[in-house]
Amino acid sequence: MRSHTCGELREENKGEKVTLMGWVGRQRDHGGIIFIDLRDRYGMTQIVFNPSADAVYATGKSLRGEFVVAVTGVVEKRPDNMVNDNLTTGQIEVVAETVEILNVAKTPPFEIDDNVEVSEEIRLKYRYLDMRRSQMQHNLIMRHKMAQLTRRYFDRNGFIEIETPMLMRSTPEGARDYLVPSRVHHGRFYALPQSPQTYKQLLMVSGFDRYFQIVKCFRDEDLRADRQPEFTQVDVELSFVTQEEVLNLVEPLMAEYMDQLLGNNLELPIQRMTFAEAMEKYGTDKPDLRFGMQLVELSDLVENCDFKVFTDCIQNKGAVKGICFAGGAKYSRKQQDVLTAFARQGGARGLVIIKIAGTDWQGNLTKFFNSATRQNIIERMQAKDGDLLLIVADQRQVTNEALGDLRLRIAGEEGLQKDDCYAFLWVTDFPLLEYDDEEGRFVARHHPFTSPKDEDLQWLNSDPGRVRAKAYDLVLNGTEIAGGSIRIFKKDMQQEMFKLLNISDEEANNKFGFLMEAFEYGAPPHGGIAFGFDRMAMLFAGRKSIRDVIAFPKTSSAISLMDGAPSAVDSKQLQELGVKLATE
RNA sequence: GGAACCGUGGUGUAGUUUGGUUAACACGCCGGCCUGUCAAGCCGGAGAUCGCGGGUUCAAGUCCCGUCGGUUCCGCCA
Repeated sequence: MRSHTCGELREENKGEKVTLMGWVGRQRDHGGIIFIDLRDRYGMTQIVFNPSADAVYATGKSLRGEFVVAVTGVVEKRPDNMVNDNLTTGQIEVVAETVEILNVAKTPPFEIDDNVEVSEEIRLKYRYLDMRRSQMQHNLIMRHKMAQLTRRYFDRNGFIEIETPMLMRSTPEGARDYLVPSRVHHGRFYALPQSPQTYKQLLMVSGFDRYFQIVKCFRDEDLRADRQPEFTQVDVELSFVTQEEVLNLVEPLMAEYMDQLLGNNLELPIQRMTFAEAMEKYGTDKPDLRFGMQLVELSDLVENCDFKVFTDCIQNKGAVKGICFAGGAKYSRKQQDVLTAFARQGGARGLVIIKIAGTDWQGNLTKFFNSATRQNIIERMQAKDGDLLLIVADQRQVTNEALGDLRLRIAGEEGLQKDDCYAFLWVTDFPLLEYDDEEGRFVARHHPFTSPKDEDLQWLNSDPGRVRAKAYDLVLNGTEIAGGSIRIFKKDMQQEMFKLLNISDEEANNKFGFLMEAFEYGAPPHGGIAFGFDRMAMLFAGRKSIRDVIAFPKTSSAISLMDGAPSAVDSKQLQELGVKLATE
């Protein structure tokens, strides 16, 4: 049908007779000569209609935005001063000889143009039009390249891609499951996978010692800018590996993404940090390393000062720490109050703000600290004239998290998080368990199949909260983009873990019996990792929401504005499934 | 489950603080003029019961209550 796409003609094609097909973009009608931009996903080509060509000129004049047309004509080099350098085809234009209108189009609800702002609500309702815009085309093409690169990478490294079921058993731990009622077995339900975790472990038992899959996962939890109820993971599992080997497998893949998608060089190895260090220095388990402003320990320096808030805190085994906000003295009293309110909102009892003027502190807090203490603090925090010291005194975890949040907030306000900067980081040695106040028991921080660190096994029963896991996260610019662990592969250890999690033998057997039984038939040691594919695509495309890299995303209330999912269903359908709606 | 911000022609916004005559601007759309534009230019026109429901008032886009929808955040997300 077409001889070329709208993005491929160049000066060398001069004189060729071509047929292009695409959508009518902007039209520039000069009364005599008419130009139209013919668009497809490859680019844009200018079509020229000359008044001397009667028949085709009339058709050209009748064209409207988003009509689908086939244009046949001759490629001509544009006059020298008419070349458009913003267009890859800007050297040439096609002089129309015949035009066929393949389909007419209503005036679209918004212009198909990256420069026109459209609310996300309208974009999602007319997603098929939104995706005609070059920004979305670029995002989805990049996502495609990522997927292909990923497949090639794992294939080259001996991995087998194996599909696992979408209809599986509901599991007790973790996120809320999406449930699918069984028609054949009334009262029973499948769950959509939160991840193929158990399947990939079983594949290891089967001997597929290097497995990967680009796979949809489902979690029925509330949404965020970087969270959709259905999302894509690159799921990876290996047998006979150490944590070190998993990390080393992932790093060159990240370097390839950076190189092939962005043309950036990623220096390997990727920096590493333990969970404990991340919390102490950045107040979060996913530090954004695009900027500094580390948390600084001050407890030892203020132990004997006259400021009761600090000394009381230390006596209660809390921590006094601070961050240095370079140039922060420019903040008004009002802005400072907002920071204080923000810290309180994050759970801190308060926020101490000290202005540095010249080489000393300024303000009425100065009197509680002798000169030596003030200088020691300035020195340790590397504070300069015009800086602001933000100090929190509270329980250590509260102090860390409050300062970590403040650090991010200030970075946001000051524009320290550059979009074109890519700071990767491994965070390792996560706690195995976390105490859940609501449930009154320990829960797995990663998942219940994560192996404890060998040297911490001694505390498994006496001090479970102290046990670290063979678990690791990959962080990019403050966003977790991958997480994994070395797994438990022995039945008795897995049983012990369930016991720690307060899952009864009966429940464990009922829900995970198949896995534990499999472990009895020669399960190899194994471990793996899973990548948040949408999040990576979002970061590489420089977008703020994963909706921009998903073709048909849901809104923040988990609705599809285009097709109206979820919807009510016929009572006949419910009847077949043996499902009755509860009524209030 | 909670909080904040937002909802005004097809699109994006102004107007809401302080209620008052015909709801303004840009883009788009339609028509006219125009033979080298490329976000073409110039002239003209159509197009909005201000998300929905209720209330206060002589009078509501504007104030109050409720509701629906969008976005962001907290909780949640092994």
